[in-house]
Formats: sequence, C-alpha cells, structure tokens
Amino acid sequence: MSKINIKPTEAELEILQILWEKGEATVRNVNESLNAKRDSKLKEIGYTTTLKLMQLMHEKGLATRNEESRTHIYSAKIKEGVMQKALLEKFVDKTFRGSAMKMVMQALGNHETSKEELDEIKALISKIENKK
Amino acid sequence: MSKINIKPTEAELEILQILWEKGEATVRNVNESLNAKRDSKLKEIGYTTTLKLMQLMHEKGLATRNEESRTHIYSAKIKEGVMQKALLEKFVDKTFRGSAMKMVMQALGNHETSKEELDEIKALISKIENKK
DNA sequence: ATTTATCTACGATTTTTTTCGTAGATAAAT
DNA sequence: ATTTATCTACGAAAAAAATCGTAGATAAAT
Repeated sequence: MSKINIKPTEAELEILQILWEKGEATVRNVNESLNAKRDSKLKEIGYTTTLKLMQLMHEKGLATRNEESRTHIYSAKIKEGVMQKALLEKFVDKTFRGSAMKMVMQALGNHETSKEELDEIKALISKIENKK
Repeated sequence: MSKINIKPTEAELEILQILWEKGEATVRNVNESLNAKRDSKLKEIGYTTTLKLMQLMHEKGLATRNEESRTHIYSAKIKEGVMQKALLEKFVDKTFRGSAMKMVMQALGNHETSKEELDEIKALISKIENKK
C-alpha cells in the first residue's frame, strides 16, 4: 500500500502548489515562481534552497522527477484533489474541532460569494439530497 | 492597533483549542487534556513542556493569565471565531489557491452531511441571496 | 579553446519549534 | 514540624525545517 507522506511542510506545500499549477517544472522554474510571488521587501529564496527542498520532496515521495536531461524535471506525485482532501480533513480537525459544517458556514459567511457560486452549491446540495 | 500574532504553531493551536473549549484552564488541566487526546502508544507530553508552551503563548499575546493564585489560570486571548476566520483564509490560500468555493464544494462532497445541516446551509444561502 | 553560466549533490549552518531537567518557592499531607 | 506534592521560572538540549555555500560536472556563450 506504500502510504504517501501526507504531511508536507509549509515550504513543501508552496512548491507543490506550483507543480500542480504548471504540471511539471524545473528547479529554476519553481524558484522563480516562488520569488515572484514573494513580497519584494523580503530577501529572495536562494536557488540552492529550492533545489534542496525539491530533492527532499523527491526522497520523501512527494514529487517525481525525470532525470533524462541534466536539468531534472519535477512533478507532484500526489494529485491536487487527493492532497486537498487530506489536508482539509486535518485542518477541519485542528481548527474547527472536526466540524466541517462550521467551517463551510464560516467560509460562506466571510467570503464574497457570487450568484453563480451560490447556484453551484445549491445544485450540489440537491444532488446530495436526492441520493438519500 | 497592536496586531496579534495570528500564526500559532501546531502545538500552540492544540492548546488554544483546549482553552476555547474550557474557557479557562490551568497548565495541569491543559496538559492532561493534551495527553488524554493523544494516542496512548505515544509518549506523554511532560508537564513542563506544556508549561513552557503556555508561558510562550502568554508572552506572544496568544493567551492571558490570571496570576492571583499560585496556580495561574490561562485563557485564550483571541476569540475562536476570529482565529478560525484568519486561519481559514490562510488555509484556503495555501491549499486551494484562494478558491474558497472549491474548498466548500470539496468539503460538502467528502463529508457526510445530514439533512439538518443541508437545511442550515440552504437557509444561509437564501439569506445571502436576499441581501443582494 | 576559454570563459562563463547553469545544474546537481552534499554537507553544514541557521532558525524555529518542541521538549525537558533542575532549582526554588509555596501548599498540602502526614 | 517534616515530608511530599505541585507550581513557576529559567535555561538548555533535541528535533524539525529552512537556508545556503562550495565543489565538480556539463552546457552555452564568446
């Protein structure tokens, strides 16, 4: 069953984001994206820092890489949705004491929700209701 | 404006949970709750470990404490809802690339949602819709 | 053909977070 | 009145995470 490490660190998750977004990327790609997003007041992340992180992610099984050419090409090993599901569960536990409902309500309340989005949710709700 | 430290560590958040739950608690209370929840296979968290964490939380402004009696009584400084909102925002950013919608859908899809809960959401949706 | 840039690997340092031992004070128990 | 248990404060060690420098290899530029 070879369980995956479902507990990426902050930095690793940030890199996973980029990998999911891009599908695949080199260390340089990732490093640049990372620094692009970053507050310009802050010091840049060094290239080797990103390299090291990605190497670790590879070792841990969070990422795969194609080593055919000298410049390795990385991609995320776990699908975004799967990871999101796992992280969401943990987050709900940690922050909302297990109540996904509370969280959803909080999210809907805070967030500016458009008509289209609301319709989408309503559709999903109907679908769930019909299944019963 | 005295901004609060809105970035509790894992361990700190676990303690905050307990403080929110109990309203207020001594170090021993918290330490026991912590170990009660914990997987019995794991080694217990030492008393002074919890003490130190709570002292730090006090310094950082995450918790207040009443020092009148020898045994200090701690409580969370930030209301649970406020913290949840802040953490939720960050989490959505980090994990769902900012799409609260995606997250809500994911949560509703995964989680076993009861009829009552669905009704609750529908009510909230109507309320939001009417505001427009 | 040299020089310059880019890449990986590796090890080490730094920073952050978690853990705990010890000492000294106070309270509780015997 | 002694002993025993319980607190806090403090400092330091251990563990986890993030950062970077250097070396050696390969590729690109001049």
